[in-house]
This record gives sequence, C-alpha cells and structure tokens, in this order.
Amino acid sequence: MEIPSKYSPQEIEEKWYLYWMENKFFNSIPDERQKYCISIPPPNVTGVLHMGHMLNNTIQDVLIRRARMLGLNTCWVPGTDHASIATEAKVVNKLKSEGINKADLSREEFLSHAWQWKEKHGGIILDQLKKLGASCDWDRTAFTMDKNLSDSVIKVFIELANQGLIYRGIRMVNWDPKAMTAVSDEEVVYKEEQSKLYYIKYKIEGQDDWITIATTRPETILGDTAICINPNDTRYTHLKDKKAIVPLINRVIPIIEDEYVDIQFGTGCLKVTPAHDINDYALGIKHNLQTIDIFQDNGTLNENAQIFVGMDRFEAKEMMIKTLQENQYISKIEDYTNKIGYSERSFAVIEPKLSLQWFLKMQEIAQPALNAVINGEIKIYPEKYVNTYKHWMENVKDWCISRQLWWGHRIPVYYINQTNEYVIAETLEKAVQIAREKTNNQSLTAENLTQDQDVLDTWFSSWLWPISVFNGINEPENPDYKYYYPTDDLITAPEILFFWVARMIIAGYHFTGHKPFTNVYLHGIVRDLKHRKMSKSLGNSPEPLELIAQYGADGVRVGMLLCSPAGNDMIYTDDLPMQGRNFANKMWNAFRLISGWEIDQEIEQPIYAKTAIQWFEQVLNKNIENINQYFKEYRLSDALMTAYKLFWDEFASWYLEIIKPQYQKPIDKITLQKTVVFFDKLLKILHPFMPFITEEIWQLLEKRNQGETIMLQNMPKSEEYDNDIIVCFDELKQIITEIRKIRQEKNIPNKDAISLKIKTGKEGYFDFLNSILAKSCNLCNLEIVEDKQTMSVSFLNKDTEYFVPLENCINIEEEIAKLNKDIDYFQGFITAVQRKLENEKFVKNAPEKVIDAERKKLSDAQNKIFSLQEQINIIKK
RNA sequence: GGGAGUUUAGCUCAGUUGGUUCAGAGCACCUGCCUUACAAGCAGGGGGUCACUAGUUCGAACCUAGUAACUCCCA
Repeated sequence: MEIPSKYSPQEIEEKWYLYWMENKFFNSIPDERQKYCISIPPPNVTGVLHMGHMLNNTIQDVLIRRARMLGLNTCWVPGTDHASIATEAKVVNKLKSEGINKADLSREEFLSHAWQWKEKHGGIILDQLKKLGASCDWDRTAFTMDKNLSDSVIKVFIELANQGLIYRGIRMVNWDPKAMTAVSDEEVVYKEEQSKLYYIKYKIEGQDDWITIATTRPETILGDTAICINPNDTRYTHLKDKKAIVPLINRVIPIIEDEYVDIQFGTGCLKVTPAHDINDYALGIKHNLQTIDIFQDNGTLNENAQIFVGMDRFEAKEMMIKTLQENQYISKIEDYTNKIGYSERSFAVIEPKLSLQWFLKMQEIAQPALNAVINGEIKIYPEKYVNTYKHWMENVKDWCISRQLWWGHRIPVYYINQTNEYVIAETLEKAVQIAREKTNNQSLTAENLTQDQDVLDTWFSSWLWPISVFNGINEPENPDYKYYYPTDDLITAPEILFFWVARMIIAGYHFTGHKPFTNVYLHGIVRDLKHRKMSKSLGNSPEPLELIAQYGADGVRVGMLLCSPAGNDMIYTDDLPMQGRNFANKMWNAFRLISGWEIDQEIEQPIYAKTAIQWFEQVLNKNIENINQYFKEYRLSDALMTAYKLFWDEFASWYLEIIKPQYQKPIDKITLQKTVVFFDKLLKILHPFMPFITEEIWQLLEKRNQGETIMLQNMPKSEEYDNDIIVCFDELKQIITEIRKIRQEKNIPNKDAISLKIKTGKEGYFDFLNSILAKSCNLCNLEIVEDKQTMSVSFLNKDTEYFVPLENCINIEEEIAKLNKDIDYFQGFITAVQRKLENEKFVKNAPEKVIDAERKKLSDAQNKIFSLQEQINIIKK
C-alpha cells in the first residue's frame, strides 16, 4: 500500500478521538493507584474557543496524558461557569432582538429563557476542546449552576454568614449603569483618555469673594457637600471656617481643611462629593459631611440633583458645562489626560456609587492561604509570582459578593416584612422556621418574607470549583472527593491569580482544611507580533478551529507549546503551528522510511548499525532524563524542544541515515527490530504533546489488538547510559561535518567515494566509530598513517589530524592561507590565556582546577600551532 | 504616587552556586542541492559591546549602585 508523503491529520484525528471516547480511555474512577487530578479553569459558558484556551488546555492535556502514561489514575474534570454578567447580557440582548424586554418578564420567566439559552449554546466550547484532543473525563462535566454546585455555594454563604464573615454595608462600589450592577475592582478596565479640567468658581457666603476648584466632572457639583483646602496652603488661610455656595443650586457647604488635598494640583482647592468619589467618600466620613447621591441606578440624575433631573449623566455633564459657562462660573478649561474606568463586560463607563451590598471579610480567612504559598505547601510556577501573590494577600480588601442580576446563585437572605431585618437559610421553608423563632411570631408565613433580589458574584461559585466538582462541600465523605481532592495541578493565566486562584486557595483551607491543589502553573497571555493581546475586537486573533483544520491539532499544540515558557506571554505567529505541522510530517516520513524496509534473515548486522544502535540507546536515555527533569520544573517548552530535537536531529538525521540500507536493499532483522523499539519509545515520549499522530503511527508500527492504545502505554523510563559514548559521537559528528564541508568546497558529489587518512593523536580519534564514519562520508578507504600528508585537505580534531587526499584539486596557496588563518586564531587565543597565567593574582587566587584548565588550554593550542605550522612546511615542499 | 518584573542574534526565548563544555536553542536569513522517507526536505553557513554607566573581583551576561526603556499589579 502506498503511503502518501504528506501527512494529512484531519480524518486521522477524528478517527482516534472517537476511538478514545468509545473505549472510555479518558474516564477515571477511584482505585488503589495514585491519582493525578486537574480541574479545568471553567471557561465562560458564553464563550467560544480562543487562543488563550488553546494554550491553557494544551498544557493541561500534556500534563494529564503524561501522568496517565506514568501509571497514575488520571482525572481531568471539565466544565463551565455560569458567568452572571456576560450570560445575562447575552440573554437580554437575545430577548431584545425578539422584541422582549427583560423588565416585562418575571424573574422565573427570565431564568427559563436563560436556561434555554444555556442548554442550546452552553456546550460549544467544550466540544471545541475535543478537536484539540483534550482528554477530559467528559462524564464528569460540571457547571457552576448544577444542583450540587449551587447547593455548595448556598451552603458556604450560610456558613460564612454564621461565622460573622459576611456583612451588609454601604460601600462605594464600581457601578455599571448599563448592566445595572456593581462590578468588582478587577472587572473594571481603566483607559487613559483625553478630557478637560474645568475651573469652576464658588461664591463665598456673605462676602464678595470667590473660590475656584478644578474638576473633570462638573456635573457632580450638584452632589457637593464641602470644599476642601490644605491647612498648609497660605493662599486660602483666610477662607478657613467660611462657607461656599454651590453654583446653580445655591447649596451652602462648609470649607474644610485636610492635608489630603494636593496643593500643586489644579487650584489647590478640592470639591468634595462623598457620594460619587471614593476619596471624597473617605473625606466625608472623616469630616462628618452630608452625602448626596444625585444618580439613579441607570445613570440618570435623580431629584437630589435639583436640576437636570431625569437626564443621562453624559447629557447632564454637557448641560452643566453650558449652563455654568452662561452664568460665568467657569474661569478656565484645560486639556487633561485621565484614566476612566470601563466595565469589562458591558463597556459602560463605571460610576462610583454608594450602594448597599453584601461583603465577605477577607483578612482573617486569607491568612492560611498566604501562609501556604509562603511556606511552599502550594507552589507557584514561575516563582516570581509568589511576590505578587504575597503583596495582594497582605493587602487584601473585603470582597463585594453581591451582583444586581438574576442569572446566578440568588442570595439566601430573606427580609422580614419588607424591613432590613433578615434571616439566612437554604430554603424558604427553613427561612420561615428561623424567622418564626427570631421574631417569636409563630404565625409568620412565607408571605412575610422577601428573598434578596441579588445574586452572588460568579467567582463566589468558582472559588469552590476544585471542591464542588467532587461535591466535597455537601458530602465530604464521598469517595470521589476523598480520592481526588486536593487536586494536583492548576493551569491558568496570571491575570486571574487574585480573583480566582487566591480565592480558591482561601476557600480550600477555610472549607476543607486542605489546599485545593499543589502546583499552580501560570502561563502567559497570547499576543500578536505587536505584543497586543489577541481579541475579537482588534481582529488580530486567528480562528482556532481553522488553525486546527489547517495545521492539525498536533501541529497547533506543538506550535502553542514551543514558544511558551512558563509565565511568559506567548507571541503568536503562523510560523509556530507550521513548525508543528512540519514536525508531524517529519515523523510521518520517518515512519514511511522504516515501513518500507524489507528484512533479509540472511544478512548479518553491519557494524555501523550495531554501533549506531549502541550510541542511540545512550542518547535516548540521556534525553529522557532531561525531559523528566524539565517536566519536574514545569518547563514544558524545554521538554518539548528536547523531544523535538531528539526525534528530528538525533533519530531522523543521524541514526536513521546511518542505519539506512542502500536503495532497495534489505535490512537485517536485529537492526530493524531495534529501530522499531526506538521509534516506539519516541512515539510514547511525544504522545502527550502530539496525541493523534503518535497514536496513528503507533497503531501502524506493529500489529495491535482492538482496544489497545498508545495513551495507556508506559512512558519510557530513563536507564543508565554511558555519556562517554555520546561525547565520542559528538566528536564524530564534527569530523563528518568537516568532511562534508570539504566535499561542498571542492564540489565532490556524495556518490563519489573518497578516502581518508588519519594521523592519530591522543584525542579526537575513535576507532569504534570508523564504520559509521566510512558509511556517512562514503569513504572507499580509511587509513591510519604515521606522517602528515601532502596533496590533501586537512583538518584537526583535538590533536588528531585528518587528511582527504585530493590530488587533482588542491590549491596549495589556498590551503596554506587556510592553515595560516587557523594559526592566527590560536595565536590570539594563546595570548589571552598567557595574559591570565602571567597575572600573579590569578595564579594566587583562582582554584587549582581553573588554573590547570588554563594551562591545558595553553599547551593544546601550542601543539595545534606547531602541527599546523608543520603542515604548511610539508605542503610547501 | 506605591510595588513587582523585564532588557542576551532579525523574532521568541535558555543560560543552574561568578571561571573555554559561556556566549546558546528554535524559528527566520544566506549558499548549494528536486541525493527515491520527507522541498512541510537535505547539507553547509553568517549573525550578538549579553540595554547603558560606574563599582566589587585575579576573573562579570551573572554580584552592587545608578541611568534609560518597556510590561504588569495596586492607588
């Protein structure tokens, strides 16, 4: 059967993924073996696969497949999170396109639409992961709003509340007026923008005097409740204890003093609007100021503003500027660059807003999580992120966990008779019970209770993920949880180190008393060549599934990993998957070569083959050892590159070329058998990186039974090896390269045999490799000689001299020039070494070993010069 | 404004306790080859003041200080 010379991955990948699924090779159940477990960073249920997912999941699959081949009971739990804000926005938009307004629906009706949407679109991303080859235990697929996971969320909320760690409070939150919800600090993206700084005059009460402040947000002066000056600022001392009048609305406000005010900035006077600025809010508390909130939740002005009521904040700003100008309150307008916060989800400008929210106290529960990373119980790779983690955990702030949305876990708080008095319970029935006890009113019914309208932050469910996917909150004694938890590795990006990783660690220690995972591997962000983050809006991201179609999943996986050292961003170009594809093709053709060889039982194993086998065994073992070490250090790019070079350079370019029989000649049995064994090992080493092609070739390499798979074979172990053989062979490679160079320079085709004469020295000659040398260089004659040769091209390896007699095409001038060039080089080298050795301080202070090495370098170089000079003399004769 | 990190070849990155196995790898590039496994290939080759400056040391890509540029986090 003819095997095509180009490897085409499409059908092959589909075939093997089906085979793996049908045979349930990805599934795991607890047994007596040691386990290895990863819970996937749950992608957003609204999401589609992007380059970041490709990198993230490739890494996880490599680790999982390798662990599986190391004999561990391997479990990779997939799933998605419900993404409150993003999903709700999607569903709202979808309904809008159908002419339905969210406001016209009841909560139940809306949720039913949301669930329909989830059922229809929620699994897309997981199916896409299958194309990548992800070997997840799909039977365990979890969703943060599944029954067990939801119950866990409610349960821990109640537990934390009972521990006094949850409180309700007025706080300045990042308000998203479009999504009508508070968002966390981490969900606000700040962008630098050109804006204006307005200088606005306030009249001093009872005096014909003015005070000027500078602000970027003139509309908020409607909520002003003070003017603040710095007590050290002599320009304003005379205004101390006076009052100012807010323009247009004539509210009288005090002039207060605080060193917080930056004298250099603007006019040195600050307007204080406690309801709409976080720093002003702090000032307000400190100076006991009134707080006037002038905005509705949707960003329009309310009654408190007195004017422009009902107008949107941006419109109101324009009106405000216009009106102030008309009334001569604006003295100056300057250009100004400031940072404006946008909602990561809805892209609306964030409005700082005072609001009643639920908070989780963090400081106390963060402590064990901080300690765990500091004392190394949990390891972060790369280590530099430990600092970042530490800094954050030491300055941790309380976590606002409520969101003004419907899609998510509804806060299990029930208010009694529309008051602020409440009870917390898993269900309405329990809430009634508790409320009756609390109020001492047995006639209280469900009618008297109103559940909090808000849901919990999505992270408040994903922080339980490694626990809740095994139902460890609800049933801590269940066998799955006991077996798989704590999980082993967590693979994610540093961007969510804080709001996911750190919180998972906190939750792990707080709810289970154990870490949630042992190692955290942080990979970078995928960027384009201009180092811009890949995103839909920039249009700079390739479509992952198209990449897979074009280069094969194996090719893409290799491309993603080749250039992605831990913690570094990955700069993507199409060259990367191409390199992966080319490598797959190389493997494919190596297989084609071997599969075409016929065995002849009669022929003896040639010495060159026997020697090459002996050498390759050493190289293989050495590289396995290196790869193991790289995996230990989570240096996956290096591990892959080592395997890549082992296959391409050592196996294909050197080993196969040496043992390759002449065209259409048969091969001996032992060599072929050994070669198949090598190939088999290489495939296993490469399988975690390139699952599909390795399965395909492995299945073809030898007769396999139904139900067999490379993915359940044992990973080759590193055995003892003789490094001397590798070193000798490296020298041999250099010698062969020298001879190839001579052929190229002198234009001698490979098929013309040449002869080689060797004047052996103490080093640089290996007779046991002669048969390989002869075959690789097509030598008709290999002779050991006592004397230097004339009419030859020569070169030195250590102190052994090699001569290629080429009577017809020797240019004596050229040869001498070449030899002189070498002499010059060594001369310079000697000068440098001598300078060192003549330095008394060096001889006195440097270790013996270093000095000896220098002396050897010196004498070696001197010998070389001597030998080269001699060669020149001989040629000249 | 506070903190962390980065700077090594055209690009992306390695360089473990300072010492010719220290200046490396892959890709890209150049030259010659369609040599029956592979042109998605083979063989060979060029390329770096290790950001800059000063210091410590017999010796610095590596240690110290300063400077510059970039990145991230927090405010």
